[in-house]
Amino acid sequence: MNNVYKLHAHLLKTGLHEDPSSLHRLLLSCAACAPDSLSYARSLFAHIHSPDTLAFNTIIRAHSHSSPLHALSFFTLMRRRFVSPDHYTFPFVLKAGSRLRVGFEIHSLIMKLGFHSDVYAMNGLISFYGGLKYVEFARQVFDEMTVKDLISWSSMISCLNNNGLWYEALCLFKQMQIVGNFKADEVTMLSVISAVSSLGALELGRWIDSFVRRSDLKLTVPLGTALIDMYSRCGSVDDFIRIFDEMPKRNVLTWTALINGLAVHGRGREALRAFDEMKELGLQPDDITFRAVLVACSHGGLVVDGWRVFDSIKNEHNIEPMLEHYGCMVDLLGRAGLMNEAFEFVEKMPIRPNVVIWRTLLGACVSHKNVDLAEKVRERIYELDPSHDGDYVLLSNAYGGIGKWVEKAVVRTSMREKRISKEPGYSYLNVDGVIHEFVSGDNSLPKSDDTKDFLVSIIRSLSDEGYIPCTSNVLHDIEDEEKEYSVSYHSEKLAFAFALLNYKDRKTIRIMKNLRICCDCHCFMKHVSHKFNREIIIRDRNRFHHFSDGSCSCQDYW
DNA sequence: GTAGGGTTAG
Repeated sequence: MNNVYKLHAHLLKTGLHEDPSSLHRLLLSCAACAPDSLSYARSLFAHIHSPDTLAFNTIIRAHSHSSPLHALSFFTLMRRRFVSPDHYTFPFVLKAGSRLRVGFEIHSLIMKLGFHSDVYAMNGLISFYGGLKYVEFARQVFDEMTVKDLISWSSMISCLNNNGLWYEALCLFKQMQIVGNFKADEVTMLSVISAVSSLGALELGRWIDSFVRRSDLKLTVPLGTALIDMYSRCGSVDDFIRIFDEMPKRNVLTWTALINGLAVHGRGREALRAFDEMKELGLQPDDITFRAVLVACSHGGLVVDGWRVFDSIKNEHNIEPMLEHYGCMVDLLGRAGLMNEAFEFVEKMPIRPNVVIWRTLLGACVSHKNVDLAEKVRERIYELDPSHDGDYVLLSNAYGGIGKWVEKAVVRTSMREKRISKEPGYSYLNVDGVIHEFVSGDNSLPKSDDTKDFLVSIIRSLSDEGYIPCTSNVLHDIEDEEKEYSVSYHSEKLAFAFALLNYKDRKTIRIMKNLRICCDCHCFMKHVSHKFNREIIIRDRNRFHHFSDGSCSCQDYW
């Protein structure tokens, strides 16, 4: 900013202070500086006698990000002064617009002024609609464009990806290469990689990885970091470590992706080592790094290390711990069975605990069968969010865990009365590029009877080897035999049976599921991994479980 | 002589 002031003073001295191009350059420098330099930019702009399109574009662009209302009023001024917008103007204005109505106005203006076949203006519309989650409108603009460039495709792919339409984003990416014959660049790939990460589809991930390798793209810091995260979410530890090693340059985000990956795969010690190594290199951890390290501690049961890291956030790094960090600590203490310590921690927190914190504690109460505390915690949750399905399920599991079937039934009934339904559990399995979906007790699948029969025979054969179905998580108060029946068909078990029937010689079975794996399925997977000599990798809502030879990477601590 | 559209990775 100092240079801007100096230059301005110089211009005033030399009489060039009304020269449009000098002023314009000053404006540009202002825009590149911190947002608080914007008022200076506005006063500079006021010096320009008759600002042209370029000057308006620059001042609008400067404001579009951090001061959108100013940007829009400059656009209004531009129209009032009959300065004609060019194709750069629209994307800037659209970036500032955050309401659909504004977008519509600009959309019709673009049409009226004859910019309907201008890629710049139309691409701006795609990202505008995409940003407001109006995917249909974005798609319509995209489809109606007669000429598209790489940025049109890229904007549309990112729009689909950002709105949860991951599969559609990947389809469009494929289409881009066939129809459009465009070469994806780094920005495009970041969206594509993000879509694969969300889908957790390893085979697709490997294909994208080799695609990046085959193209002329360099393994830049953002690209490599995105790939690390992708492999970690797709369940391949070896692959994300490989990418990390291959990267010529790394930053805090890269290290955080690595630490987080190790954490969710149950490699807490390695995550801590990576954290130390990162600090030795002089990189400053930030809030997200700390969250990853704390997750590593809580999944690994590293209570002492967790406390040390938590205290260091403030003491060593001068960062005020955030709600999320407190949440990690509650999880850490709760999982470790230090229930009273966890409860005290929540009560003494300097930030008001939210429902997520209490819910974490409730989860710990259930795993440690502490029903008294669970009821107390449930009260707190009830005040904040009375209609969350998961809380009812947790509490009912808490009762089930200690055989209080009457209380369990009461919870179940109140759930029914309030018309709260439990989110159904489902699992995904990829067989030869086709993604199969399984729902608990599912009948819809082709050959589903075969799968079920096979599953029943597996369960029978396991019971000879000491596997006892654990039914405390069954929601209904039903007879024992029925209970067993109900957990028998949990979606991940169906997926496993289906995989055994349909995978020829594959040793590794990868399953994704939406909820947390239950006790019984966890126990089941340990047994079958040994019996059938398979590696089973399950991604649940929170983390990964790698089952092999009768044990799990989480060491039954999850 | 020159600015300027997508997305910002964990």
